[in-house]
Amino acid sequence: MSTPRTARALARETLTQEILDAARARLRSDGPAGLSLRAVARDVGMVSSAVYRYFPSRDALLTRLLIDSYGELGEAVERAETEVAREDTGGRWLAACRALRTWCMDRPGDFALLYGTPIPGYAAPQDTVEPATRVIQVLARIVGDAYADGARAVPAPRGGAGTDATVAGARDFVVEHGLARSGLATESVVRTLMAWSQLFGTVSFELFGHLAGSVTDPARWYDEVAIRLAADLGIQLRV
Amino acid sequence: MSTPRTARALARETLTQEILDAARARLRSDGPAGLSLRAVARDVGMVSSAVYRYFPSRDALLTRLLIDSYGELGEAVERAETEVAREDTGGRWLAACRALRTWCMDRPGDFALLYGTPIPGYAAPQDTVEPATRVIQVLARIVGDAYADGARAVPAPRGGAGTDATVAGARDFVVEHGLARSGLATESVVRTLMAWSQLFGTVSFELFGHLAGSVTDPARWYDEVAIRLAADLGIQLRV
DNA sequence: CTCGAAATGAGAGCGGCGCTCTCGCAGTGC
DNA sequence: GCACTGCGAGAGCGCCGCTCTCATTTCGAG
Repeated sequence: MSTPRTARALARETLTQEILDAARARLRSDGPAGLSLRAVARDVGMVSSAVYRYFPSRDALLTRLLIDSYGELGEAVERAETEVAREDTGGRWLAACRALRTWCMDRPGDFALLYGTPIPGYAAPQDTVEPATRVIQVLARIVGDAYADGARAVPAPRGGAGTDATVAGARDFVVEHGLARSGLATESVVRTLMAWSQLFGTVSFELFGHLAGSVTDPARWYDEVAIRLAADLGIQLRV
Repeated sequence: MSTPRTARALARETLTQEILDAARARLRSDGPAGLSLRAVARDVGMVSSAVYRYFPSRDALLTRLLIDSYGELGEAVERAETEVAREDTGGRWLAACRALRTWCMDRPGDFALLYGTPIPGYAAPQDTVEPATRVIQVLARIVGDAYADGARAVPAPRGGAGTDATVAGARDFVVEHGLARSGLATESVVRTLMAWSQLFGTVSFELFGHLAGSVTDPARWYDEVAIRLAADLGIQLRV
């Protein structure tokens, strides 16, 4: 990470990055399952065994890509959201949602890596957990800000079994990460989490072709989803 | 399919089924990406090249599994739904939703095949489209019946861009398949489609570990999702 | 019943995969 | 200057999907 002192350390850093870049290109073009360490090696002009000097296994390479992609997605969503005036929570919500979709559509390979079928025999190590939560953190912060401004989620319908205990972990998460300035009703936590999985489901369906034939304009459809979710959360959208 | 006349035809049918069974077992244990034709061949006591007499490629085998799995899932959801009294649309909705989750949790490999990352270089052929729609058909039929009984979806929030054109394909689908006895408001179509992707997103998050740490009781959480979706659709749940 | 055609299964082989091991070379620190 | 370590190349292991050849079996038309 810091400035390398020796020629060897410099070469190592450069080559590691080259491998990562080539791997990312392969990920984009072939998807996670098609990402072969040998092909990456060829791309950087190495023999396959040499790559093992830089990454102990294909899974390690995948993990690194995973973390980086989570970071990129999180940053993209965060950037889109912060470009909107802070008090316009509705605008922030919509911007964040749209940035999420745009990023995923532009990088289906990355999306598959992050949210698709886990690679068989591959368990995401612990250091991927924190980066993985960045998107939901952005969403939760917007909801938290809106809540502080008086936005209230639509109350749960009768018949629910009670969700307080179920989402205790999510509550803790919100508190620990300081995502809500002044508390946050359980109902808002619940609806935020549901909104997140709804957004994911919509993107996934579009990307994997499950909406083909039903929805003609996926961007508009997605917008409609985001707008309704905002309404459920009590977030005002400026018309 | 019909009664085979010759010993050879009988053997062919039997062996085809044996291969499919072995492949399904492999799919269940290793997931779609881990499904190897050679392993399947070993399981049925064949050499790998012999399997190619029955399936022209691994993809063809996968396609067959895909169609069968769609059918099984559709049937499971349908069966659960028809076991509830016809006029109890709320009970039918909840039963269908629960059957969906249960089936997916019991068969993560199948779920990954149906709704996970598409296998690189594999395009699902046309004959998979119809079986793929069975679940949404069941959901739409319940919503259609509820609509006929007077259930009305929660109106769209202000700010929507208008969804009529976007979901025209879905409307046609509902009409063609006779899923609604007496018309169906666009709003109900929209909310049904959104409910479907919400259910999928929730299942996917649970199965792929994206809810870990936030939700302690996934079954209860999923129920809560289903209940809220019913409320959005105006479907009454008997408490 | 016979005989050519078709179906079937085994085996070898091709290129590609992840990964390991060895070997020679070059940069490094003492 | 020298021992040590990092590095790239190459060979090789067992796996994969898939193709081709060849011997055997089964079938159906004459």
